[in-house]
Amino acid sequence: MNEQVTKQMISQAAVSLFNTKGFSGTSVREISKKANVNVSLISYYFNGKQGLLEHLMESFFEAYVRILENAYELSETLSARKSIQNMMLDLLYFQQENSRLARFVHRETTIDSTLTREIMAIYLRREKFYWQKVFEKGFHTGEFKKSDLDLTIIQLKGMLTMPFSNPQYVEEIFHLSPSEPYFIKKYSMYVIRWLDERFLINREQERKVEVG
Amino acid sequence: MNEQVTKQMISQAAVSLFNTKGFSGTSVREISKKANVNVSLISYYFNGKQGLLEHLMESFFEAYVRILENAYELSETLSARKSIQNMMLDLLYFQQENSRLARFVHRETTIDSTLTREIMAIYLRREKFYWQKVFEKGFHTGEFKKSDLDLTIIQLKGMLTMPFSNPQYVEEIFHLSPSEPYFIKKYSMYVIRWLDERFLINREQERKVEVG
Amino acid sequence: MNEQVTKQMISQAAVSLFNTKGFSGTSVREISKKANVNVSLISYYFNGKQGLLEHLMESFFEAYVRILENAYELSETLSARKSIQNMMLDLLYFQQENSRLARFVHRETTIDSTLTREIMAIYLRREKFYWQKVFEKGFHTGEFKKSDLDLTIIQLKGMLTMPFSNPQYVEEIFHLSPSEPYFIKKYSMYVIRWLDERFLINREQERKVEVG
Amino acid sequence: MNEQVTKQMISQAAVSLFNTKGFSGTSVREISKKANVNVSLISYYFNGKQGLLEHLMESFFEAYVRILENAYELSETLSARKSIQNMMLDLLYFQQENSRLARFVHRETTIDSTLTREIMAIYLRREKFYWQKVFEKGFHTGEFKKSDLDLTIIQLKGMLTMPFSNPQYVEEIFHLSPSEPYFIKKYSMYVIRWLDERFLINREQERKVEVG
DNA sequence: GATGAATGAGACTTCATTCAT
DNA sequence: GATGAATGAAGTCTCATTCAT
Repeated sequence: MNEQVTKQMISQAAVSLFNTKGFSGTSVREISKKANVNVSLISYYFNGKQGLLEHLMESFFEAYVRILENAYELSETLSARKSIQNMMLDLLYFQQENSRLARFVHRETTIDSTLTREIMAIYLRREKFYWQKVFEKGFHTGEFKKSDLDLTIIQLKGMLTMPFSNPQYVEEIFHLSPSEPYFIKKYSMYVIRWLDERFLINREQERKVEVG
Repeated sequence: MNEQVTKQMISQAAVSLFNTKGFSGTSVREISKKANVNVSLISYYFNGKQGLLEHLMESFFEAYVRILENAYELSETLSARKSIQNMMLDLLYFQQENSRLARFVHRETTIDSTLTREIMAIYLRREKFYWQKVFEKGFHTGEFKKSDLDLTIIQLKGMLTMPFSNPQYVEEIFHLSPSEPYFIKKYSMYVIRWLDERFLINREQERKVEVG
Repeated sequence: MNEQVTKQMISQAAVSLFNTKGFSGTSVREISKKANVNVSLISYYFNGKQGLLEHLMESFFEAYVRILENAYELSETLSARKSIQNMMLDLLYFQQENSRLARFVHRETTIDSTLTREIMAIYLRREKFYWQKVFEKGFHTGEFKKSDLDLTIIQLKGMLTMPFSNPQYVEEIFHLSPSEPYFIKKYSMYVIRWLDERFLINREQERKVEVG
Repeated sequence: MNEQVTKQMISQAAVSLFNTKGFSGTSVREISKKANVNVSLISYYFNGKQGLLEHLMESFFEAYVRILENAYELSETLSARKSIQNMMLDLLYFQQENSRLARFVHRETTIDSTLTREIMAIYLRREKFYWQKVFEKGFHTGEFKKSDLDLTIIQLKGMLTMPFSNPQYVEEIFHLSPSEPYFIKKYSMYVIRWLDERFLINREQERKVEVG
């Protein structure tokens, strides 16, 4: 079997099981069984179970931050509002497509381990950087009214995370599963409205522009 | 040693370790060592490690829901806005006082296990019930403008959870640890402002009343 | 609670559980629970679990041998045939009345332990002694024809033991449970017939005597 | 080391220890030590201690019933008497060769567990089937006189089991160990004589035929 | 490159017994 | 006499990893 294919199958099986049973609650044997692959290959390819964990988390955050990066690079010709909407939408779609990985990663980030601290230091700082940049651009151009940015970012981050870390909760209350395509349509509209209420200086005007 | 004291010490040690290393990542031996107690007593008092987990989670949610319940019962003579503020504040303080347990419980709720599903079915439905009641009272009296309630509850829940499930993240961005006393003062003001923007019909008037 | 009553209840519970799950397979906690008695009392009254075992086995064999003894003492005025019948019947009834203890004891005797060897040395030699005595009386008086006595005793012992050590097997084949009253009636007739075929010199004559 | 060899060594050590100390009274550590094998391999190969028990019991009864089966298949050209003798002799030799396993299995069959009930349902019914068939053939051909078959089977079963379940007892009384080669020669002659007394219509005639 | 038997550590739990009350 | 909390040893099993093939 191809090396890349084997690694892929291990990753997929691992994500699925970590999502359901947690990292420590999953054994490499289970993973290898689900991946239809010899147990030893996990040590061989990923340098042990811990290595597999690191690989998965880094993959996730690498892609996560790249999405922000890409959206940010395209933001020069756009309004701050539109940029933020793009970043947010891209992240929602990305997490929906990788929902099991996302759930697992968000849970793991919650643990106070060395790995988590490294992840925080590397990726979450960069995440904050991009959000801050686009918001500040909005402030600078007069598009946004000044406001408490830090707390807003926290709130925004919560909104981007919650549906994927607690899909059961959202489903229970909202009667719509975060993994269904329609979910993001409705959810993102809500988030955008919240952002508009929170930041737009001339809300009426902006709405017209948007509709027009 | 007193039985209650022993159980208390086991619980405390467990919370501390589960918080740091996760449930499966913690061994009963570590717990017993930290609690300065014989290993067997964990099985003896809590019916095994799993029993200890269930005990902790149920304790947390029992108290969590009771707080909502109490605040709700006192809400008859209050405005909807004031009721919501009380519920929110009480929950923030409760979680701050039990921050390690809160973090652990929020993480565990993220796993798709039988226990989690039972918790969701029992406690989170009741939580939603109380939020809904007070918001609906606000709608009914004309205090609040009608709005998408489900998504608001999700957003509110996210705001009440995030600082305690991801304290590192919040600290990194906000430069204020959720466990510090001052945190809740500042954080709750932000949440209240958001709720007011979101729901109050006559914001100016209400502010005056509050100040007066 | 009376001391004798307590010991009785512990013994009964122990017999019941040992019968079902074996000695090593039963914990003192189970016994104490079933006997509705504090765990410590088992150590207190019987000097530990092992002491309880010894007590039960010795009780059984003490009574078992006493039955043979009593029947033997009454045998002076009886024919050898009648004596053997009495001994056999008394043992069958005794084991039926103490069927759970009997089953357990027969199983335990099968293990090659110090206790078992002691039991063998003390009680089973005495058992053999009584059988031998009455059979030899039959030989001596000319009532019985000479035959291979040792193997007969083994066969007889097997017949006296089998229904109580393997009640399920007997029930499966014979469609009559060894614990039902009717069982011994039918079973003893079979054993007597076998013994008569095996030993009686003038079978017809003896039968008449019996009936008359 | 070869897988088959490893399993063999575990089985042998287990049989030896179970025989001496009983199933529950033996720890897997002891087994692994005696087998000179890592403890984990017991779970690895036999799916735990319970699995090892089931494997041993099934192996025994599988072979036990196959012996009856084989002898039964060869019985078409033989007299019923000769067939029964063959079956009996084969079983005696089989148990002598596997005396420790036999003792342990007979003891375990005495416990009222799920496993025992399954064994009874599967194997002991088949055993009875074969005995019944050959006896009924004897009745049908007029070779045997009619008699109470069920109780005879119980008695026969007792005779085939007793020397191996209670070797100490037999040795004590008979002064000949069931494991010595000479034992079966003498014991089987006794059993055959008993069967002949019990069933043969024309004993003298048959004896001549046999000798001739 | 791939296998799977084997390892040894460590997991959780249960056990019989003790001892202060 | 009776209790039950506490103990420490020992039980079985699972784990991630290694290594000879």
